[in-house]
Amino acid sequence: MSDNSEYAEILRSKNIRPSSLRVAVLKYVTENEVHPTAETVYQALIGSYPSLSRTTVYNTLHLFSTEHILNSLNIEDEQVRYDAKLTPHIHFKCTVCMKIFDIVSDSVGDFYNNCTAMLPHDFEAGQTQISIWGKCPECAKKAIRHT
Amino acid sequence: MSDNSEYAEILRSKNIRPSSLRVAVLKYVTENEVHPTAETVYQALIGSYPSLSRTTVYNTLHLFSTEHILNSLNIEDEQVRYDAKLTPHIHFKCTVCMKIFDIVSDSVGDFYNNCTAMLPHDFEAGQTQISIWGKCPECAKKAIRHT
DNA sequence: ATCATTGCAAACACTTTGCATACGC
DNA sequence: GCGTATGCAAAGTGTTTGCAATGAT
Repeated sequence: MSDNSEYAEILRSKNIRPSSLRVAVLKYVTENEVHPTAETVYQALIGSYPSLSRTTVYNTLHLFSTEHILNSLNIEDEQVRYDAKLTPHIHFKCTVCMKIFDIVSDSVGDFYNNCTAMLPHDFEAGQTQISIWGKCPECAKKAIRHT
Repeated sequence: MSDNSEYAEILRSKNIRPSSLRVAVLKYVTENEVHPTAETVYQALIGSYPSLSRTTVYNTLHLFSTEHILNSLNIEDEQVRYDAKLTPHIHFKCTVCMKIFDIVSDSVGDFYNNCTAMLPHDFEAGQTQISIWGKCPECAKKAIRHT
């Protein structure tokens, strides 16, 4: 997934013209698994695209998420985060350092299925999000040191 | 849970003075399982408290959630919703009518445990939220009628 | 009288909108 | 040249903050 033409192809398949900027946005979100916010994307690309505006970043991310190229994450109160990983996984947000971690394991796929299976019949499940808040290993260690 | 004194007691146990307004806010969120937003609470109470301000509603809900009397929900992009049910359950948001449903089943508790068990060791789990988006039975039915 | 609670207005942060400009085919 | 992509400035929305007014004990 390091060749830009693959990103262009993804966009073309959704009838989105693969402008250089759009490819750059998709590439950044895909290759930097930091679940970036619009602002993070803006800061990352302003160097290469000096005329870049936040508006365009917002609009582009919005476009990608309505076209299911990216997922938007509701793990924060404030800002929306974007995630390029479309396969089932869990998000862990450290309440100390605020970093977001992907939790992936063999059983996560099954787990998601069990999850939607708990819905009463007649509910039509679409997307599922599992979020856990807590302390990441590093911040948990620090907490022990202090006390 | 229909007696206001029970709500007052909950507040007292957290060293929060149970003013009439605070009891009213807690009562409303608890007894109306609509997962209300701050605005919904404001609209519901402005009749009985004509001088009520949104500020106070925001501050009160914020106070309750930091004291773990209420949970705040990140199921929307825009507004924060509040939930008085503190036992494990899943939230289902209908993407058509936008209503939020509580999904409760005997297995949900176990499910939450399994969920945190998927975390690598050294991660300290706090709160977990499971959210499913899709169509509620009523809206799913309507969709079929149209097609 | 003192301290906590409430209210008002303004500030704030993030995001969206309207419209003008610039770019690609 | 035409149509889409981008950018700018302004508006919009939900929420928070500073401080004054009110209320309870």
